[in-house]
Amino acid sequence: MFVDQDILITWGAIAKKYKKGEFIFHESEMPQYFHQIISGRVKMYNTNEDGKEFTQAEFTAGESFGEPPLFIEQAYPATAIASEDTVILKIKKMRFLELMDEYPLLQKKIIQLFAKRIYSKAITVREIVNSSPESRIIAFLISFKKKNNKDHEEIEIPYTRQEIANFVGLRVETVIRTLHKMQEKQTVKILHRKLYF
Amino acid sequence: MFVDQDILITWGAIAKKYKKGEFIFHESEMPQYFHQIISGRVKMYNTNEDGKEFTQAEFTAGESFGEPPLFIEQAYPATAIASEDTVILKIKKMRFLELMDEYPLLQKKIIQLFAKRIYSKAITVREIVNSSPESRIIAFLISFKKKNNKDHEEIEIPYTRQEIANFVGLRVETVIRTLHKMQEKQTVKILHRKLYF
DNA sequence: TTTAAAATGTGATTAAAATCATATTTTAAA
DNA sequence: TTTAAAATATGATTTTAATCACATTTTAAA
Repeated sequence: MFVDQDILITWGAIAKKYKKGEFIFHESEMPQYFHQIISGRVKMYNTNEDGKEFTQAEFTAGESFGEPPLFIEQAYPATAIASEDTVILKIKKMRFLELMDEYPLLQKKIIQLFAKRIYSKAITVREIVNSSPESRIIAFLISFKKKNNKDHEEIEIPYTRQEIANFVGLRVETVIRTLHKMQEKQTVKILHRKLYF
Repeated sequence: MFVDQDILITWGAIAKKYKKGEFIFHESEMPQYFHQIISGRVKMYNTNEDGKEFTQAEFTAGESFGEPPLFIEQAYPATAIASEDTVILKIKKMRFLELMDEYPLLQKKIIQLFAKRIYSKAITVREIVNSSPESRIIAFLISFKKKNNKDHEEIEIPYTRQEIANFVGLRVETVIRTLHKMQEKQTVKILHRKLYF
């Protein structure tokens, strides 16, 4: 968890429910709030002219999202949507910035949070620009396991082929075909269409 | 400038000269120092198996680089090289972290710095994943002008076709051909092979 | 100043992923 | 429980940037 929920509430945050599929904010919009997830799941993504989607990141309970534009007077570079029914603590931008000023520990925390984000984005671009579909998928699977502290065990990947495609910037068909090849090479397991890695 | 040079020196930083083409650090290496450029230019990049290069970012006088891994005990995700003769102030990681603790204003500054980085990386991935060569090149040119506060005037772009290709993840030939098309459409100007936008 | 290396340019060919079309299976909603 | 929508699957075709090969021009180094 980034900010303690009680502190957020004391400072004026309110919880808001979002139904699955509801938007939290849109690309190009100026940020008004700091958001932290109580429960559920949020996806930040972009869509291009042809409707192709790219998933920038996904956030779950305890995580905050969409903070960078709060600090630099910028519009959101992507849209946030509830991937499932989600409850979010929201606090006004100014109140949040005041809160940050009050708690030096929070500043340290957000520096680390941002450092991780920059790091992971750097890895993502590197893989997308320089690698084959297979490497891109593997890099995604590895980072997903790492994020969930399941580094060293085989887990079921809770994403559809389409979702994976959106994360790595490929088309569904390409992901399906690549996963089949990877299964043959034993890089991944597929049982009853479910993916294990 | 990120950190005042006198402060850095007071805290034990030393200036080091790098010849053009000299490495400052390598991908996968654990960070030992905080780096800030006094003069010159530094490129951070990745190379894939086939030798194709991707430029993650470029930094000039007054800018620091390679800071995120200092905060998260991670190896560098890319290699840093001097693009020209460069002088860099270096200070030991621990001393830098102590310095950060001492100056709350520095913490605020690095939060903003990181916020900008995240923002710009998000834009970069979005463009690379979702756009045509032309859009990728335009996005790069726009962000270059913005970084140099030349938003609203036409400037000479100080990069070779190859360098642009490395920034946007395309091949030189593709960049050359795309720039020609863009010239016909008057999106860019090319005079004596120099590019204006 | 010469000369080698780097950068630009261009045509031809190839490769790889996107696209299109359509079938089947699974999942979730009415 | 039925039914519609979403997800998976697969073959055929197309598109587009990469690759290859090589010529010319510019730049920088000896």
